[in-house]
Amino acid sequence: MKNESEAQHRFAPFSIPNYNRLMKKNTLIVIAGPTASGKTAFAIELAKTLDTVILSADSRQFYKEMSIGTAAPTVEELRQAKHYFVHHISIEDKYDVADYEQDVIQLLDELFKTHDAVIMTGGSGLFIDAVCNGIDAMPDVQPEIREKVEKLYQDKGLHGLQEALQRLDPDYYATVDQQNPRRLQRALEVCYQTRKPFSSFRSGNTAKRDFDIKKYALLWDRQQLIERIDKRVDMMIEQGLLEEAKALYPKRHLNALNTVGYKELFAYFDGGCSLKEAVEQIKIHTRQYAKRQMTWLRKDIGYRWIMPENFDNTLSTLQQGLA
RNA sequence: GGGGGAGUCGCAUAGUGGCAAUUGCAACAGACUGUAAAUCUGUCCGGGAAUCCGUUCGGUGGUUCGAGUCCACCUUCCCCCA
Repeated sequence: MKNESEAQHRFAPFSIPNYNRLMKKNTLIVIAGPTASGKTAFAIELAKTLDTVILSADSRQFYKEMSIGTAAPTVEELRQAKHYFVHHISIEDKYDVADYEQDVIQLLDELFKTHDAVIMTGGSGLFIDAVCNGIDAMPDVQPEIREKVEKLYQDKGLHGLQEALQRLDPDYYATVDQQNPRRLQRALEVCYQTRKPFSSFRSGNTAKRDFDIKKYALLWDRQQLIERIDKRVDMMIEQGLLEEAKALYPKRHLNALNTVGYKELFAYFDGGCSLKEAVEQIKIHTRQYAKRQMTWLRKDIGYRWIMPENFDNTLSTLQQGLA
């Protein structure tokens, strides 16, 4: 036993100055990274040796109707480790970050009773953030209110939204991205729903969680990542993405289907472009998505960045319960 | 061989005498507390934080105070007739 710990001390790559035994109790290990970085496989390997489970933080793998196009874990992968939040809802369901945060925290409470560590992996920055730092509680917005705000946007455009928000919540208006209709709309929805300014619900506080969080980001050199993305898109087509998209086509107006890999094929079905062009668009849009993910990761200094050549030893370090 | 059309900042596109030059895409950087694989912003000929400076619109000459825009020749490409 003594020897083993000495060996770990000597060989664990990050352990020299800050050696600590990590998996003492209640640690959430976050494995992030841009799309196609290899998160799924990494997380599964880790889950197997740690004998724990995986919580997906991928806002599109939630939907049971979307498998191929979201690169959701395969049946085989799902067999290798217990996954949560993969295909657990339908594209017809209403589900947002707040729902997710609540579900995850509740589940973690249970899981930590029997597991020292739980893995979370996925590429949705906001969702990971909500779990790690919390998100302010806000009342639900009724569908009629959302429609009302949407109508305001349709009728009066961005200006209409800007004017309304400036009137109802000048504080927030001063800090929002005033060019972004989505931001304006959301704030207005809450204002109309609650008759209070949106900003009155924003505490800016970071939630205190009763578990440790260790964050890792799997990163690739740009060119390599592009090649991986291109290859994976081709593979999705081979695996039948066309059929999957075709089946979903009638529901294409659902928000869940405003998603890379589907919307481009819908355009093709509509005769807007050739299949070849659609596939090329999917590749391009996926790269752009990966880029946005990188922006998210870069601004969070809590991440430990792992390059491909270090995937293996990081994995084994984690597998040994060190960090 | 004859006739017609066209070469603009990575690609595509606007511009017909005052333009460093339109728009779209791509690219790069960024924002983002409930639509987030969504949505939005900035940059995008070179130099500069910037007023600005320097070099541009296939090539070479020319006309003009001034040319991407007009003229001549050259060159490349496309279409039609042979």
